[in-house]
Amino acid sequence: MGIADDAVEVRAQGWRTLAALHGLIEAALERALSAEAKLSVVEYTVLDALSRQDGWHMRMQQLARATALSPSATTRLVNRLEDRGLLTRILCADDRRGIYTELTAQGRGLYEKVRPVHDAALRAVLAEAEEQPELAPVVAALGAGARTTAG
Amino acid sequence: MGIADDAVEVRAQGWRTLAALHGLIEAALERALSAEAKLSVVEYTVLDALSRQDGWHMRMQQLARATALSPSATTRLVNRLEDRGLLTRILCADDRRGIYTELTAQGRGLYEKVRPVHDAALRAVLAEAEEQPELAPVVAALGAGARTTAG
DNA sequence: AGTAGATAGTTGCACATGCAAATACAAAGC
DNA sequence: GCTTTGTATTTGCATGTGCAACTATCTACT
Repeated sequence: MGIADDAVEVRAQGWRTLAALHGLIEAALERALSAEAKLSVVEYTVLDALSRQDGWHMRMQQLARATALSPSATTRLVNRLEDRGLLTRILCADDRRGIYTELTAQGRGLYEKVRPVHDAALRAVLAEAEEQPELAPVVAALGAGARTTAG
Repeated sequence: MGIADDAVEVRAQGWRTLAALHGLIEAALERALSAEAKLSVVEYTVLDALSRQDGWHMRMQQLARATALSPSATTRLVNRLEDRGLLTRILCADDRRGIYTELTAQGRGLYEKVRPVHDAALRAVLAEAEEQPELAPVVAALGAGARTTAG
């Protein structure tokens, strides 16, 4: 087996590792959020993204990018959250095709309540992942990435 | 904002980065595999896992772990591939609850045909990801992890 | 031997997702 | 002004997924 073949295998192994870590974290968050507030991970992602806009709106398309979802899935995701009274659609005046979404007071309240649970679960699952030799370097790189970005 | 809050935010940002990278890679592989052989990423994962056993069997449960799927989803995934003639179920003699799966000649052939396409797509998307400053350190860590594992 | 409890896999059902088509609106060209 | 082209969002439809319940088999205990 040559050097080129090695590189291919390294990439494949790296991708499997990434997928495993992603699945581990997502499953842990899913459990925590579902138990605490019947929220899925994407639903929490929406609340999180909207709350980070702090009083500002987000278009459906931005939401689709933030959640890595298709437009149709985004529509239905927003429908679900709107039906639960967690956010509202706001028609945009200057581009009447566009639709903004904004957290309601209830949505913000639920987010504030769930966030510590989410953060604790994330902390726990990352600690767990760091104990697995295969996953540890990737976990470490997540922090390094943030430092790079912030620094 | 205190040090603890910073750590929380670093972890959250790291998780978003990981999810973004995962989504990027999965979408790229999905496109490549679907175009080449109407295979989804999980379906390819099954062929890959089975081929790496090289002539040996895999239980449903092992397959479920390899694909990070539920038992029921694994059943239907195997059904799909069996219907396409890519693998066969083999009843296990010593534990008649257990079911082994094995690639057919056709399945192995398809895998051999698709693998280079998969590898090329993975190589390309990783190169693309490495150009994004936020993703680059994580991509680098994937290789580092493999190096660590391989010793 | 016989029963109780655990384990492997499958099925019914509800639901979230993506793709393609439809609708509504905006922007550009003539 | 009108048409053509492009963009934002929504809906119809098919499909993949998880959970819970079910069947079949194994294991342990008596």
